[in-house]
Amino acid sequence: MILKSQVEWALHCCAILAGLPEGRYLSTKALAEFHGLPKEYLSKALQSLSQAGLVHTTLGPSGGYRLARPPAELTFLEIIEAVEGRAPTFVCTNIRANNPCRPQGYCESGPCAVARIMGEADEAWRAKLRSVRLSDLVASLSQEIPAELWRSSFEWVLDRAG
Amino acid sequence: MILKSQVEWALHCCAILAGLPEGRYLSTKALAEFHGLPKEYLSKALQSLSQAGLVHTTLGPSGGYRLARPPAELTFLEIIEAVEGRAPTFVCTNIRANNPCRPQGYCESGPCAVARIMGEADEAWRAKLRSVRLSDLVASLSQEIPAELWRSSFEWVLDRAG
DNA sequence: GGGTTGTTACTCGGATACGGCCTGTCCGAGTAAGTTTGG
DNA sequence: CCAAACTTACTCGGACAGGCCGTATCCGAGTAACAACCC
Repeated sequence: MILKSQVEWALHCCAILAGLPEGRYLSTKALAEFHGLPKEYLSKALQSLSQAGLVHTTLGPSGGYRLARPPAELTFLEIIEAVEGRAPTFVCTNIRANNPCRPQGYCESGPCAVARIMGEADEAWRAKLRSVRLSDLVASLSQEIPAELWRSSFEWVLDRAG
Repeated sequence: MILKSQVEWALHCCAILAGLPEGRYLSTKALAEFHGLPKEYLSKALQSLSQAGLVHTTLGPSGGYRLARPPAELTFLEIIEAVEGRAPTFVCTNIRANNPCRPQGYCESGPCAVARIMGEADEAWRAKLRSVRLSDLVASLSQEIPAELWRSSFEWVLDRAG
């Protein structure tokens, strides 16, 4: 059980987009080159974000992406679920129904104990991700990255925006 | 990101094994037929449990599996990790290293903020699973399953043990 | 009758096959900004 | 000088290929309990 690499890409791209000046857009090409990623494939991840309504997009030159909401109103979970999907990590195939001793027509209601516990663990994971906002990530990043590198990186990427 | 079906199978099988009388073993065949699962493939899940040291096995007739420890000393996490592997759900490919503005030879130490947050979420999931013991599952199951079905199921499966 | 041999039933591990999903690439359609052209 | 047409650069969506992994099956090797056999 492993998250697809697009999740990592989407999170890093959102961190960049969070620092974008109002009204400007960042192209897939700029984001791909900055992170050293295949442009065409990264585009798929950004499309997922767009489809989920987390980013806005504009066509034409100087087009690209920008966040649809301020970073403080975007959670990790939203970004991850946009790319990875909202399916629970554990799917119960209800194998208890195959019990040969089960009385005819007997139908247990609700999820079994196994599914319930796995669901709680899944929810613990999601709750943690829901509690972290994109603005928290930006705050962490700007703490652990030298101010000089932070500034020059933004210049570099803004240079490639229209 | 979805857990393999073997995880569900292993958990249900462990629940059955937890009620096994001392000194007896349960064969793959009995467990497979009881749950309506392909015997050969279920065997792979049980082999994983065996390799992780969670169950003991005996060859020959009346052979099979039994728990290596009492159910109160077996956690959900151990069972799941035995089948699913211990790899973290999020792998950081360290794409920050591709930043074109990164000074030559500059090497950031430790995981980046994204990896750290994802790691914390992963740990929240594991902590929940670590807190649930196999004996807790058995207690839940015996509450939600009619006593009669519980008893007859055990008779059925013990009938198929040597 | 006791020890030896053979049979049976099981686990274990490897080999193999198939399908689906993740990864990655390519290309055409549509759109918006800037440039050129024509009146 | 202004408006229309053209070019450019980007997003979007679909199509497609390759590879890995989960699912599933089959089979041979090894082992332990039991049955049969022989001295």
